[in-house]
Amino acid sequence: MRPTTKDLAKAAGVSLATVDRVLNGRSGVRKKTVDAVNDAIKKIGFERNQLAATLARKRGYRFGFVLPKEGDEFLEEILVRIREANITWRAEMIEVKAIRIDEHDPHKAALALSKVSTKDFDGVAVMAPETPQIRDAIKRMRERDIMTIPFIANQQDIEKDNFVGINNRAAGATAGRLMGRFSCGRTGTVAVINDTMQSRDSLERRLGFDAISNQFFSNLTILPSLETFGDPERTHKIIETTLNANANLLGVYIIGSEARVPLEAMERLGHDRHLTVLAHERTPSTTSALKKGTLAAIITQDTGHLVRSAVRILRAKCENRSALASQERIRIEILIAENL
Amino acid sequence: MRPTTKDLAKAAGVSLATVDRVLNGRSGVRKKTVDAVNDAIKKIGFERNQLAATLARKRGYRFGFVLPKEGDEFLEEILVRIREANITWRAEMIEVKAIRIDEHDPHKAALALSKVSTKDFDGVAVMAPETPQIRDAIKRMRERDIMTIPFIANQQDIEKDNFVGINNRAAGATAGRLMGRFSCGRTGTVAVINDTMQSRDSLERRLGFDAISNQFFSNLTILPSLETFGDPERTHKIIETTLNANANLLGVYIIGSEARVPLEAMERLGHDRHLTVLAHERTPSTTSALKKGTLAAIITQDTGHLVRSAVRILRAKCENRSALASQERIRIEILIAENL
DNA sequence: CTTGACCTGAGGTACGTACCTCACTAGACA
DNA sequence: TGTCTAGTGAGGTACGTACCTCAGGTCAAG
Repeated sequence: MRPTTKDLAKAAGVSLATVDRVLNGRSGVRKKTVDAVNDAIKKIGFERNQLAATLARKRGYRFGFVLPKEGDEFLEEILVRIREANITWRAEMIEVKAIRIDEHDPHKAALALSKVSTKDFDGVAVMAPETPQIRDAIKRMRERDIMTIPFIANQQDIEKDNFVGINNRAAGATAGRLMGRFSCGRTGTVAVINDTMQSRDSLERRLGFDAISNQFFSNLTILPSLETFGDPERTHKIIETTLNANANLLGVYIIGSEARVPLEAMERLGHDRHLTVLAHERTPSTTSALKKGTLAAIITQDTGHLVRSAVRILRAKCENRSALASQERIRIEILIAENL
Repeated sequence: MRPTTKDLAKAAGVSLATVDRVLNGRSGVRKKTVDAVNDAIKKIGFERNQLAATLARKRGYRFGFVLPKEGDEFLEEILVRIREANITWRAEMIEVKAIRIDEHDPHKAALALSKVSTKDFDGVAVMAPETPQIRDAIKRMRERDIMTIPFIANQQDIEKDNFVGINNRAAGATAGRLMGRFSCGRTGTVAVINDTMQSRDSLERRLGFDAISNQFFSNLTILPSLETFGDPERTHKIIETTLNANANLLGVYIIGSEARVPLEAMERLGHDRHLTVLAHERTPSTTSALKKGTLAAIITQDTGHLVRSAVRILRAKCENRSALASQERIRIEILIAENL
């Protein structure tokens, strides 16, 4: 049988009350006694029964997902997974909620984060650009004892091991390799399209893409990144211009996570050019483009896994445990029509 | 607040004891009363608190993984994940264990399965070839009230929706598409290597591979499958023969899940032929071959996900719930050096 | 020596469910 | 009329932990 708090009390030579004080970090215990209890924990291999603990606490955990206010299909995917997570963990008394922030207005965003209170949330996963205001807001949330982890978008200064998301340099490199192999040694240019190159994630993908191209595929010339700023009209225009200006265009790499608009433009303007088009994230648009053949491949991460992983890590942090690393590594997936 | 059994008793106009009898399927309750309780469950939206339930039961669940006695790296991967699963779910009182069977001796295997008792296991995930003896043994386990699901290797007749594993036809098709794209339109032959073509999974992969090749890549001629029967010497010999007999060999598709020996042979005998080699399952051998460039890509399934999914489904079945389908779909993953 | 701050123990209740015993009732049957 | 039985209710204990109160103890400062 697994040792209980009672066994622990006996082993440490203290009362149940003291065990409780130590386990839950309450004050009023001499350092010496704390050590004695901790030694006993190791000695008898005590492990808190989380079932009983959460039952006794009369409430489970509430976690928030800080997400941008604006978004298209990829964001919707995440919202769906958050709804699913509520079903998955209802029996374990875990509730999950989205918190939307205006990512283009760092002040408003920071303000929204400052309103997140211990009363409402035990922890939050933050998907937000890396600005000083956000960084500060995160720091202050932690001071309020709210567990905080970066989500999908990395925040440089935060402990790296808790980041839930992919290595974007590797994701870009993966795209680079696929572009190279699919171009079959032909000589030509490749266009790179993105919402904005301001974000760290985009930069890293571009870096990874360029590194592989330069090293292995000298037949390809990668053009400077084109920024759409999320504007459909502008997107069409720059794609049209690029197609006209590059007769020897072989491929297009859509860096951002919202590929719908660029893909629509590609289907309208470039369907007769037999281009190798690569995009990120599995969404209705990318999926259908893959089936139609507009897209050669999708580089994606599993949104369900992302959300569940964040929840597991937040819970582990709340319970002062460490999560199982191998379960939480988010994989960079390659999708083609056959393995959709 | 969530309704409890007490609320349910009040709503149904019965006592707690009766509610307990109905919820846990005990005898001695009139049909009319059972219906009344079930109606009340729906009406007030009662949902059993699993935390409290497992705590009160004084024991969690014990699940078994029926695996072949013999195996190489892929099997070892699964064993590692089973060990990890024990860590993941220790707090929820779930124990997982491997049960090894001799898959080449259907009688012994069936005998081993017949020894699995309700005392030791609440449910098992079975990875075994589809023979009449095994099918029978599984049927009898179910009669003994042990939850049983097919694992990795599908069993045709068992309810399909509980199968934990990938669609092998799609996996073969994925390999076919990659082989086609990587061959860049060159004309030549492709060899297919496998332990044995006896298993349904191998056949399905081959079918998927052929379908894509025939439809889209008429430049490729797919050779008949070569069977190694797990014998290293034989493997070397048939690979050597194939290499010598096919001057225009473009690629090799290793169908089986244990690719170590064929890969070693390829590295020894075919490293100067610039072949496109594809294999299944992420293992130390395939990973290192991918890094070295011997392999063009790996088509794999996440073993951790497989094991966890099986556990979640078994638990759901024990608790008379349905698992969340979207979480349990095992993905066919493509690995190249960049997204390892 | 007294005071007060700090530490510790004893004992309780509660969480929501499982599982047990016992008593009671209504109706069937002899 | 009495006996039997299936169905039901009342009440309890237990699981392992959290959280509460209160009583008593130690020890240093005054």
